Amino acid sequence: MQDSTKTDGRRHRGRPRRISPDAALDGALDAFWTGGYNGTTLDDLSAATGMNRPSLYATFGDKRHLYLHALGRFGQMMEAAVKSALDEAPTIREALTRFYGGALGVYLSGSTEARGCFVICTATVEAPQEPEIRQALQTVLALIDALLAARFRQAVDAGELPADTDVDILGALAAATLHSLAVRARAGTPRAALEALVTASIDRLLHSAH
Amino acid sequence: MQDSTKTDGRRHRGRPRRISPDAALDGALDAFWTGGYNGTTLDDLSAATGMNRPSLYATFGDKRHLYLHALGRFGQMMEAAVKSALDEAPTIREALTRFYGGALGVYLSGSTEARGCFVICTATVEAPQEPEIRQALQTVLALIDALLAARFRQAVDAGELPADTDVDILGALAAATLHSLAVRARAGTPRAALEALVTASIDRLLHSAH
DNA sequence: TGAATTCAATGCAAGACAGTACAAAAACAG
DNA sequence: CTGTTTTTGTACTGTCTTGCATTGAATTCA
Repeated sequence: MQDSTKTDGRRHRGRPRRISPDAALDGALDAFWTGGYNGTTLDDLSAATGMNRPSLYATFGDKRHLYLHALGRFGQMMEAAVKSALDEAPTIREALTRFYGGALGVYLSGSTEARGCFVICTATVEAPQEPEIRQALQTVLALIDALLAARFRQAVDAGELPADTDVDILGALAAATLHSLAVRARAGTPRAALEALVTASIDRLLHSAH
Repeated sequence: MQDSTKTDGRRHRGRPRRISPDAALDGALDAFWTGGYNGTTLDDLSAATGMNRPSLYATFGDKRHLYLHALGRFGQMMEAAVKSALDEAPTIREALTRFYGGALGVYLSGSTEARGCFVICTATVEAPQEPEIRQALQTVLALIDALLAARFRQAVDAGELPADTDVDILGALAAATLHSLAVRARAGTPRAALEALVTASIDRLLHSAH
């Protein structure tokens, strides 16, 4: 990270930035989200961020690095949202309900009506030819699995699930439904159908619950 | 379709094609599969198909139409493979095992080591901005759901599953695992982990089976 | 006020890309 | 052998895209 990404209150010397790097990154994330990596031009990014191209280069590096920054930012936001959804719920069922509900809120809103998941729907294309992007994708997938597995572990400890439950595989299964929601949302599947899938998925995951 | 795509034995008038449109389409599908729509140039396509650009235009139209043709071809091949996997198995468990096994065979082989699913991993990116591609994606997803639901219906009729089983939602759940496999394979997840997910998914789907 | 520092904005150069024009080649028909 | 038809192959054009150079603007420090 550079000095230029500092957000503390310290005064800087020269001309002040017109927009903060964080705000610009949000805009770039949004643009990449709808257009994908190759489908988003630097002009698009310049318009979405409010920065002109030289400022983008000075702040984030080239287009590839800007996309990687966006991936990182998405990962952070996703982790925070998932943690709060999972941890603040009293029961495992409620936790999963909030988890999927939050995901649908993200997948079905935004500049375009149906956007799906940023990382699942845009990083997958570049994965074969861009090792760094593939690695970031793998990291995000593993993070979701791990967060879900940890919550299932918590439910086992609380006596909500049988003691011999394989929480890792249960986490992967719960994530599978999320992946499907991500793809289907972007394909334009209506909300009601997605919610039906969520309900059924939770029932299947917890069929052995008390 | 044009006359030029005919594959019957009738003699044509002018200079014969160096390679058949079908073979060219296979090559284009492979190229798009690894590079995505925007990441694959006409030079790539020309190399992958063996046709030079003017022949590609004369045969398939512009790049977008060539991609749509590739989507259609993938859909046909997928439908045939899924039908044979599901229909030729005596039990629903065996049917699902062959279904996922066939999918993994496709997802983990090819010019690149881990390619995932063509339609899930490349059509999703273009979906928001290309209605025709989004529609094709939706069609393929619905087809998978329907084929699985039909096989579950068959299992219900055979007494393998309870009579009150919601075969549509069960089909959607089974498809969700497939979508996850498609994404994870492209992210580089090793085969063993994917097979574990398959096994667990089948067990969950059939937990109420006899 | 003046020097130093940092950012903004216009614009440019090199290359990639999609799509096409045109002529040569390879078959058939008479 | 000559003309017709269809495809091939080369080369071209205009446009888009990336990345950067350069100049001007806004702010802080002395």
